Amino acid sequence: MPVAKGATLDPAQTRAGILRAATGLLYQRGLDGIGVAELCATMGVSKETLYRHFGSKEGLVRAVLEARSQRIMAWVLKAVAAASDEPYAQLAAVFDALAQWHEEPTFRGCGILNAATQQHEGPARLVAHHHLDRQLDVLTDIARRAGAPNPTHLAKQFLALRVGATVLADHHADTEAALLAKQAALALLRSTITTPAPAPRP
Amino acid sequence: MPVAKGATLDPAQTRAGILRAATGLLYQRGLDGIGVAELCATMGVSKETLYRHFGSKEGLVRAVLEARSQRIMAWVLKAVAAASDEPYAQLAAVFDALAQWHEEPTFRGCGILNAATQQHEGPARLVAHHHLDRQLDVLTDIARRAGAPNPTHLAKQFLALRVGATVLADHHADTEAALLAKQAALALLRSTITTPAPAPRP
DNA sequence: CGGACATCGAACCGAACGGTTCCATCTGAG
DNA sequence: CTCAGATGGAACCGTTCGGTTCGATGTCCG
Repeated sequence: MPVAKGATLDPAQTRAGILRAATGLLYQRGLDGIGVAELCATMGVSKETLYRHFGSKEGLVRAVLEARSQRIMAWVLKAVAAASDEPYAQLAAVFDALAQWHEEPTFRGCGILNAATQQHEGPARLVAHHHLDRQLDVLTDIARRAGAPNPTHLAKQFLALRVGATVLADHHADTEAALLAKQAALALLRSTITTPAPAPRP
Repeated sequence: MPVAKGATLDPAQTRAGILRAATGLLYQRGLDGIGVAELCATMGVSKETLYRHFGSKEGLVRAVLEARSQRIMAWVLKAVAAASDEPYAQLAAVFDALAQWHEEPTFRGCGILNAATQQHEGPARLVAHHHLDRQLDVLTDIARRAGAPNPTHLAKQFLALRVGATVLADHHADTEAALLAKQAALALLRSTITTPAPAPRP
C-alpha cells in the first residue's frame, strides 16, 4: 500500500502489499513484460524498499509464484470441500471452479505455468513442478475414493484435461473448454470404474 | 549455412538456412532468451543479412512460427495417414506421435504455444490460435468419421488431452503423459459412441 | 573483364533493463 | 523529546538489447 514518505507502519504489511500488487502485474504483463522501475512506480513503492524485502527481481518472482501456488491450492481444496463427499461431485466441482476462473476478464492462463514457460531457467520451473504435484495429489485422492483401479493414472488424465482446458481457454478463446473437460473427466471416471479389466495393453 | 564472405549463392537458400537455425535456437532458449546478436553469431550470419531478409526480430519470429506450424501439421497428417482408415487407429496414431515427440531430448513443450505465452502481444498469439484451429480440424474429422454424435465437442476434448499431455511432459517431466492421454482419448471415444444418449445435462 | 549484388564484420545508437547508493523525510518506541 | 528504523525519490552504473550504417570482400552474370 502507498504510505506517505517514511512510514514504519509494518514492514510485513509493506511486503504483503508489494506481493499482492506484483502478483497481478507480473501475471498480466508477463515476468519480462514489466521492469522493476515500472513495477515500483505502479505499486507506489521505491526500488530500495522492494530490493530490501526481496533481494532481487527473481526473489520477488519466486515469492509471488509460491504465494500464487498456495492460493490456487486453497481455492481448489475449498471447491472440493464445498461439494458433497461423492467423488463424482468433487471432480465436477474442480472443473466447475476451473470454468469460473476462465470466465474472469483478467484470465490469462495459469500464472505459474506461464512463468515457467517464460523463464526456462530459474525458480519458476521448480515451483511449477511442485504445483503440478500438489494438484495431482488432490485428483489422485478423488480417483482413489471413487474406486479407480489405478488412481494415479486416472489423476494424470484428469490433470491433463485440466491444464489442457486452461491452455485452450487462454490461447484459443475457448470458453467451453472447462465444461467439455469436466464432461470428459466424468465420462472417463465412469468408464474406468465400470470397465472390469483396465485393458493392460499399452 | 555459413557462406564465406560475399556469396550470392542463393538468397532464398540463405533465408531458409536462417529460418532453420533460428527455429531451433528460439525454441530452446525462448523468444526473449536469445538476442539478435547471439542469434546471428551462432548461425554464422551478419545482422544486416538477417535484417534484410526478415525486417525485424518480430518478422523472424513470425516466419519461424508459421513454418513450425506448417511442419507440425504435416507431421500430424502424416501420422494419421500412416495408420489405417479406422478412426480409432488414427486417433491412437496422433497420440503415439505425441509420445514420440515428448521423448526427444530436445523437447521443450510446444514451441508455438510457448511463444504465445512468452509474448502476450505480437503475432505469436495469432499463430497459436490458427494452429489450434488446424489441429482441431484434424481431430474433428476423426471424431466425425467415428460416428460421434458431437464431433466438435469430442475433438475439443481430444485437443485438451493433447495439449495438456504436452504441458505435463514439459513442466512435470511426465514421460507417460502422452500414453495416458491416448488411453483417455480412446476411452472417451468409445464411451461417446456406445452411450445412447449423450447426456444433454451441462 | 566489369559492374551489380549479397554478404560479413564491426562500429555505433538510443533505449530499457536490473541493481545500487544517497539522502531527506516520516513514524513509532523508548 | 529523541532516536532508530523504514520509506520515497532520484540519480547513477554497467550491461544488454534491437536496430542501423558503412566499408571491405567475394560471387555471379552480362
